[in-house]
Amino acid sequence: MVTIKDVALKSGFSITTVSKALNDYPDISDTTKKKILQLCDDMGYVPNLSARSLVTQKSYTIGVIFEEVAGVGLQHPLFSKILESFRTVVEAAGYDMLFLSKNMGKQNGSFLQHSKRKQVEAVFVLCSDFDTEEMRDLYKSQIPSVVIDYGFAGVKNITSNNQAGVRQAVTYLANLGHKKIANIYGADYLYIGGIRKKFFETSMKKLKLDLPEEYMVAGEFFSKEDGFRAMNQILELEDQPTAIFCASDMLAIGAIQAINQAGKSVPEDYSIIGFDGIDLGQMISPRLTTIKQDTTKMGKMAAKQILILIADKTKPRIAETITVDTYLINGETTKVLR
Amino acid sequence: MVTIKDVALKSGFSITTVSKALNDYPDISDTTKKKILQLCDDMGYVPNLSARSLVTQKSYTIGVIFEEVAGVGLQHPLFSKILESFRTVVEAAGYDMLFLSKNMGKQNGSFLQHSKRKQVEAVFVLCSDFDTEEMRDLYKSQIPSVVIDYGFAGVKNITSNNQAGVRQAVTYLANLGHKKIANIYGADYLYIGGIRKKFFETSMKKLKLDLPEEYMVAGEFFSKEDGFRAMNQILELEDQPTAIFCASDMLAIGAIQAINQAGKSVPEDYSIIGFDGIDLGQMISPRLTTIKQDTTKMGKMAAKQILILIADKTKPRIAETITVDTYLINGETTKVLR
DNA sequence: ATAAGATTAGAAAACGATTTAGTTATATAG
DNA sequence: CTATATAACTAAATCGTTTTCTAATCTTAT
Repeated sequence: MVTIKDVALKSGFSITTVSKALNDYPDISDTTKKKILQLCDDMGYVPNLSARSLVTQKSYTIGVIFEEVAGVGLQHPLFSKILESFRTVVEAAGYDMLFLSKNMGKQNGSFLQHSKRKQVEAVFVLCSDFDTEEMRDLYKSQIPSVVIDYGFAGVKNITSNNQAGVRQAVTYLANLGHKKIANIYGADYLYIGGIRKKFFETSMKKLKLDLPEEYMVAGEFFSKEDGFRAMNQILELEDQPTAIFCASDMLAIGAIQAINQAGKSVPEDYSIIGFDGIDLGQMISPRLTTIKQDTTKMGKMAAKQILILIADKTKPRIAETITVDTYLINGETTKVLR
Repeated sequence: MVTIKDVALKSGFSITTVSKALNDYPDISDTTKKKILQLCDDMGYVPNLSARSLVTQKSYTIGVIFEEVAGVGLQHPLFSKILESFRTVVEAAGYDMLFLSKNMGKQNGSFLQHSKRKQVEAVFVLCSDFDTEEMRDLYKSQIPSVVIDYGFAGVKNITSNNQAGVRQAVTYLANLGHKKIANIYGADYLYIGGIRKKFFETSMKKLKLDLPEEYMVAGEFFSKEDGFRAMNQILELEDQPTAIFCASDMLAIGAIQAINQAGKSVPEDYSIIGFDGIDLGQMISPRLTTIKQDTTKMGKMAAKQILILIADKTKPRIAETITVDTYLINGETTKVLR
């Protein structure tokens, strides 16, 4: 490995001067600066970030926690989109993303320990179990963090405007003439599941639509299988709904499969509307009508916030929820009720 | 930040002793070891990896290059699965994954420079343009690397057994009675596109099936849109094939859409078989018949190889292609030709 | 001609760990 | 009772940078 010392020796200048040339200090003449930079290039010198980070306390690294209860990991259709968008912004600012794991070999430490050890400057959290003690330790720590979809105490978080989104969905169905609208909701003990469920109920109330208890069916993990199960439950009801709002696209896709399997069809027998706007929804037939989350914007906003937090280490951290607007994708799984 | 010095001071032992206690050196008595470890815990001491890495030359970090020409990035259905599987293995070994970007702020350096700067111990490459000069510089460098789907000079790479996979697909169609089989192939100037195309042709020859030139249609970027275009081209042929082998599932899905739009249907009018085995293929209806790549195994193998290369820094690097078997998913897009 | 101010360069002290080569003190062997 | 081995610990060098002072040289104004 070629170090700054090698460059210094060969150039005839001191280590200090070489370092200053590289970091664009004003007290180095242009000629020597040029000479040194050229030499660095020739010798293939690359500064050692570990050494630099040791003294500057800057690692140019942002930790990413990306874990799923269900073990979906990187394949999570929404999270991976948000992360991709996040990535482009932080990379442009010179940062890299480090995936933080829980198990650092034998020294099985927490995320916080791990973050400290690796000297990450901030942490971006994309996962479903963000309310564990370990996570809260991280939020409270010196290391700034930004979380997706977590509206609880003391964290800066980015989330879709779920209230407007859900209302949009319900209103859309109502405008098509639907009055009997059921809801397949996701785990209501999780933030996102809970609020979507709540907002569905309030939206129905606002529109003065009747909502029998049995129209609220749990879809647990937002998965296709859960949607399938939930829809089968609905299919057994005496008083059938004419439309179903699903708290995720996967739930909607599962529901549609259950409906097809029961010999009925979408949108003739049931209008279905999802939430998320994943690509898959537009590839199946009929194309899913859904409320799309603006993943690109969410990622960008998260990145912007993180970069601000990094820049202003002194500033007191304030909890804040930044919401991003959703929009409706007009698919083929809904139709006018006649 | 609490450092080893703080711990040493408080414990009454020297820095050396604390370090040795932490690193399980044999010349520290059990009692002091216990005392120190306890104190570290109490004080919330976390070793600084930058400092450690500076002297040990180990960063416990593996670089990941994950870039798409098409800008698909993290959402790539196959690559993200492979990476997820890769991740579980390297994390168990105490390694983290660092996403390497090209643009490190102003100092716009190459992947190699970036890897050196960040002290990564190895690089895992998952991308389509792996044959650039920049990449070749990386392969030649001191930093060990493992690549997915790149069978050219001097690199250790993991790839599906494309030969057997393609043969499996063609044989399957032939066994169903199909003789007129077309191929929608992906960019043949890319490794993976090239070999799948070649293997299709040899498989046809082996089965003594006639292969008119116009049955070979380019699908460029393996995308749905390309499949759609290619199939429309096929639909205009005088002499229609009865089955089509698509070099990717996305191509197959696009082809099916073109067929449907033309008022024909799958598998009644055409049998379609894909390649990849992405989840999407099993969610559409009819379920796609396809050759599945064993992404889990590919990720695991890649991780294993990388860990070996890291451990044996001295050993001369040898180029090697490790193939992973594919298997057929029996879907609903193929049927017996009568 | 000289004092003051600008430029330019370098010595040396950090940063937070690991590791080598001792240094004690104690136990064991001859 | 000496000689030697063993156990437990530590001082200091080192890793590759940045940064703070200090020093030397060169301008410029008086």
